[in-house]
Amino acid sequence: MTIVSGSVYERIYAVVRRIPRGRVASYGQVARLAGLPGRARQVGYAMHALPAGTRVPWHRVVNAEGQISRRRVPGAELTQRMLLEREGVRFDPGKRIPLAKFGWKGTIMARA
DNA sequence: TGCTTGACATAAT
DNA sequence: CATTATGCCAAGC
Repeated sequence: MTIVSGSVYERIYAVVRRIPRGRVASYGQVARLAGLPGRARQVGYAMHALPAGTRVPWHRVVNAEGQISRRRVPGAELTQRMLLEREGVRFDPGKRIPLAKFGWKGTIMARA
């Protein structure tokens, strides 16, 4: 039997939900915090599978360079950027986010 | 049932 | 810095 509980995506969503407002996390980091090291692609896939009106702050998830990943739907990147700016996240010239400042310090934490 | 695609990451060249 | 190659795994066809 499987060791995990629930689905893999649920874990990913749980981690994404923990991202504080005004902070961003990379796909790889989310995957790692979700206990799925190296499975960053699944994180992206999970985001894509998110239903409309979800409470998961998917917009706080960016790639390792702090840039918004290219999506299938053009213009959607701007939406994500708008949501982030609305939370106080600033973009550097080149559309990059200084992870040194806005990068979420996601600790795996031994569940306090 | 098996191959292809994909909101990625990291290393090598 | 750009491009290529490889690993990873779920969903779609």
